[in-house]
Amino acid sequence: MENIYKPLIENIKEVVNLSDKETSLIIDAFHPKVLAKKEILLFKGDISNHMRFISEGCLRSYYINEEGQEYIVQFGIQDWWVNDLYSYLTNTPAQYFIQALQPTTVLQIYRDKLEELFIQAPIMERFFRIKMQNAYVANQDRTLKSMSETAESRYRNFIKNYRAIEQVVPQYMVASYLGITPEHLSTIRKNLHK
Amino acid sequence: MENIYKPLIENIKEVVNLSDKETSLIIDAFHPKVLAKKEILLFKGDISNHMRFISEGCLRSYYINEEGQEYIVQFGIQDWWVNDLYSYLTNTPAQYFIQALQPTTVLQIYRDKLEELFIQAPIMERFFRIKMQNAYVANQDRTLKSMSETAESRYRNFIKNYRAIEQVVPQYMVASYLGITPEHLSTIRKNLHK
DNA sequence: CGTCTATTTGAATGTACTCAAAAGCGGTGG
DNA sequence: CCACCGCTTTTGAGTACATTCAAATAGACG
Repeated sequence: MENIYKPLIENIKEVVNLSDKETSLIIDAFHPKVLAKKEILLFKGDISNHMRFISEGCLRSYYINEEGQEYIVQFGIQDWWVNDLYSYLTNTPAQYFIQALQPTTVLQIYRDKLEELFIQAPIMERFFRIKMQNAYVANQDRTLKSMSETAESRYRNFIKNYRAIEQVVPQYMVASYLGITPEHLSTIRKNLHK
Repeated sequence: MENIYKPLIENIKEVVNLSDKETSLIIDAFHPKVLAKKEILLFKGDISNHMRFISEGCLRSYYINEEGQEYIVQFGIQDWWVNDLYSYLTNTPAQYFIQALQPTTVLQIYRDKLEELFIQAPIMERFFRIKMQNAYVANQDRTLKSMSETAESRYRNFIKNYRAIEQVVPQYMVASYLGITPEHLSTIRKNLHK
């Protein structure tokens, strides 16, 4: 197995069992794409035609509203799946950008190829269902907390749960992810240090 | 087909094709449960052992934090799937309550039975994957908007998208769903009427 | 070293909250 | 049929949390 596929296969095997046959089908179906820092993987308006797994590096997906303000939807580091799912699933123009924050390698599978894979290796249908469920739960939790907790509390949770991310992304992006201004995050940090 | 199953079968057929065989397998697997107004379907701390489809009526799922404050996670009316997914998926105690806001009929399938159904009718695996994906996207959108939009804008969207719900649930619950106080929602409404 | 970008600081403002009280509304019993 | 009770919604005053804007400081990188 090529080394670059190791995180992907391990990520899938955490959820479902894979035969050697299925493993090699998967490896054949996913293709690597290397991104430079700041390179944009998906533009708003393009149709997202791939499911994407981060083999190495760091990405963000973000949204720009009518007034030009950026909102970070999701960060992703090694072992995360990142996509504009709505675009992927409905074949419509993406709402979000996806950009590399570090030199990054993703493994991508084209939509039609994935549908094929679901037939050849039906266990993958199960894998993606479970992944979706977990993502959904995590996101619901985020919604709840974004409404019920103060910014300080959300920041505390962020550094507790995503230390690896906090260490590689600039602070103003963390602020954007938390839904607050960089200035406010700065004062929160000042208060925490006391 | 018993009439009560009609919304369920139609809901599934919107997403995947069903043979007569599969249809009858589904009907055999789901069981109705009738709830009185205010009756609680799932208690925090219990394990959610069923997937649930609302055949008729209205439910809410809500969360109570350490300080005793209630936060509404989701409303559901006819044709909606409602659950504490984390509990269901991981066999752990529920974080949320689920309660009937109206006399309600749900169709439930027990976890083991659903796993069986996935084997007998694999198309259902696909159905739930797609449902999860859509739910995920809707929820991500909600997170984004709860952070990027003012309460007034969120309320406007709520009445635009969920008029049917707004008309049957008390206003203070809408406030809870939007993450604001009932008093604040009241003043927002006053301003809108001008 | 200089330039560009990110972070911090502070003042003024705005959005939403808390608390308290009044008004509205629906159902029930006399 | 009306009066009362309990619950929901409205109103208002004072407060807290977070934002905007402006400017100063700190860091990264060529």
